[in-house]
Amino acid sequence: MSIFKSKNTVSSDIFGRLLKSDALFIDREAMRPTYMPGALLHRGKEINDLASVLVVALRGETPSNVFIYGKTGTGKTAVTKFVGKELLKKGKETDKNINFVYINCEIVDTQYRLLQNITNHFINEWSERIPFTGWPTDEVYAKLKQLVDKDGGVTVIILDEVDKLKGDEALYNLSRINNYLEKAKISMVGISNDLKFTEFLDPRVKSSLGEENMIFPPYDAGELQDILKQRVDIALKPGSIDDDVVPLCSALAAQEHGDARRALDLLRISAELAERSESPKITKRFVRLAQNKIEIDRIIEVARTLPTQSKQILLAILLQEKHDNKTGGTGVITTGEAYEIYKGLCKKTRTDALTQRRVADLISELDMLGIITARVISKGRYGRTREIKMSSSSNDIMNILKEDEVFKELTNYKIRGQTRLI
DNA sequence: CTTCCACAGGAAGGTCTGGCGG
DNA sequence: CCGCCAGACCTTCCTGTGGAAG
Repeated sequence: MSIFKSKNTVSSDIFGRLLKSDALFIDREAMRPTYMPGALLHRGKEINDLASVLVVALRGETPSNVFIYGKTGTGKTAVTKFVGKELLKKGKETDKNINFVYINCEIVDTQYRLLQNITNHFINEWSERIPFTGWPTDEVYAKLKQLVDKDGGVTVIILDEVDKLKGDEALYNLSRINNYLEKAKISMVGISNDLKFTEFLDPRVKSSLGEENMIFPPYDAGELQDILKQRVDIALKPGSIDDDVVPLCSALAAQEHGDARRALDLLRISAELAERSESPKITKRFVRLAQNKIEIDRIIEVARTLPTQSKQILLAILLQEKHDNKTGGTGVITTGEAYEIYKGLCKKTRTDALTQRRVADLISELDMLGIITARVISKGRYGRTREIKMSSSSNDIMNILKEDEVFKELTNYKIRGQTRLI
């Protein structure tokens, strides 16, 4: 008790103050990507197409299997979940036995776990559920058949991110399950953002999964605007956003690939940044900041997961930049220079140095990831090389690199005779 | 104009890991 | 369990090249 009693009451009502600053939001959840709005805008055709395939379920027949393809943020998951919800609702109204199973194959990625998940959908008693491991796969399969048939209804299984599923055995078995069922019917909806995915499938699975194919086109800037406006009305208090913010977010996301998730992220982070700086309004300035923040977060994440050798090369480039900042240098470095510094680092950390050829390839990789910019230039008589510089946020990346075990004992390093502290 | 630097970047082959069918 | 093969990761060796210097 006593430890919570502070001697000098520094600040009495910190949360009160922070709460009061919540002047922008009404319903924060509406800006999250998982939020399901009441109406899905600009996907009327897609909803209709999918519904017209699945509608036969309401007549007790087996719907065709569907394969849905579309880039990220084109509403694939939202549309399928929405149609599924409506299907269940109609099923209840008309007293038809319909099951709707949604599975994300990125999380449930093996045949066993897939079967386990689907089967458990038909088991209400917790104690009777299929365990995570232990049963032979075909026993789970048999149990599924038995339960589904007992249930006797039409089951629609959604396999989101179906390309993440390891092996196509699971798909093959599932696609054949109808042959072994007495009364019940099963159909599948596969969702993927990888169009090439089906090329690698067993042709039998391919033809059965792709009885119907649907392609979700990206949203254009205007459509994204409508989607954002819809969320803004729910999420934000009136007058807390400038008129040009939504068009800007939409335009930026449309430039990418018409990714609605991206547009929403941009808007949400803009709002959060505005809130944090206690601004009464979300303005274009915050969108720019949000865009920057998203990019930096991405780069930091990439840097963190880089292989050690790439980190070491990155560190070499960073050290040169830091050195240049002190001495007023250009901050750019050639492949050869970077390689020399890198070799020195390798000696210090007692790791084997790669060849320059390999390092050059890794540098192009870092360039493609957007961590550095490297362009080929010719210095005439003095050769042809790549000019490398950090693209941004060197300090953040430096901090990430410091976390790595390999650099722990590396506290200083000499660059051209000068000791550089890391 | 030619020369020539300091690499770029292609080709081919080696090594190692991990999955897969028998 | 073993052999096989694909693919990631590297090395070695190589030819090609933009443009300042001569």
